[in-house]
Amino acid sequence: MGDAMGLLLAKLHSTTSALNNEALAVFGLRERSFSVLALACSGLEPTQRELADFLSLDPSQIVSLVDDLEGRGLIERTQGKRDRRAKIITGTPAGNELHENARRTLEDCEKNQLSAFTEGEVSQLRSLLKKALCHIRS
Amino acid sequence: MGDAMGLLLAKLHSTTSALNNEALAVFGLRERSFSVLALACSGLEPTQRELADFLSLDPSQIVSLVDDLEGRGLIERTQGKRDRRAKIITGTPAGNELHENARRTLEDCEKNQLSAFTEGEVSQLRSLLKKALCHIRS
DNA sequence: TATTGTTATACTCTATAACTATA
DNA sequence: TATAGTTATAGAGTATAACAATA
Repeated sequence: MGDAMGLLLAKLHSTTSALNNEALAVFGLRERSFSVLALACSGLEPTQRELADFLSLDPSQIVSLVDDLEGRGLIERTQGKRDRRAKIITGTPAGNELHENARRTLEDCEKNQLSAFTEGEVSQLRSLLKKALCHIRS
Repeated sequence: MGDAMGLLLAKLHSTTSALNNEALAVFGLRERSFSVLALACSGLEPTQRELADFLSLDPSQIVSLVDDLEGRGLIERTQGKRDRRAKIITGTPAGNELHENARRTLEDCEKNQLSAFTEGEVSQLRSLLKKALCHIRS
């Protein structure tokens, strides 16, 4: 079973991703838009370029995600101070409130998904995934 | 970082999946079509429904995958003996040969991706992913 | 020249509903 | 009535290329 790892990853990702999206649906969010909202509300004041880098998405994909959240009054684009090309993304009060609720719901959802694991196993899994990511990108 | 696990999974899946697809491109295959070809050449004589179940895909998605491979003379649809609705998918000689080459290439590709890990870590990761999958589906 | 955000396009993936032929 | 395969469609994800404003 040489292909087991890739297939396992694909299945697990699609299953957990569907559950996460389902949990976030009541907020009108999906994994992607939640991640953008989370970073906008993090206090890091990221530019769109930084969002793209952090989420491993193309800058062009960020545009529609930001458009949607901005249109709903959850985040704001403000012009960068040092670089007027850059647009800094920050959460509005409404955005921060929605994010906080969504974050709690998502946390419960993931806790539920991992309920068969001990704390040790969860951190083991997390560190293995991180290690894999770090190495593969290089 | 409550959402770290979902984000990690998404990134790792998209990264490894891209590498696998790249490696399979010389054979005109992708992860999906490779999996179908692999099962067709496994001797299990699966029906399309069984392919869908095993790969966690909708039966309608199997159709175009099978269409493509069949059109290239790599697999065959044959009518089920006991159930004439069912179509059994088997690899042709050309399909078996391509599969064997693709399998070796993919194996190297995945071995390369996991080269930072000890054998123990690999089997640990694999068993954690399996355990997660088993539990979440229920 | 290079970079940020944007627009546009195309292809893959995912999800659903409805149809046909068999059971 | 239920199931296997099929068709069709739409939405989400992914990958590129090109452009305007700014650096």
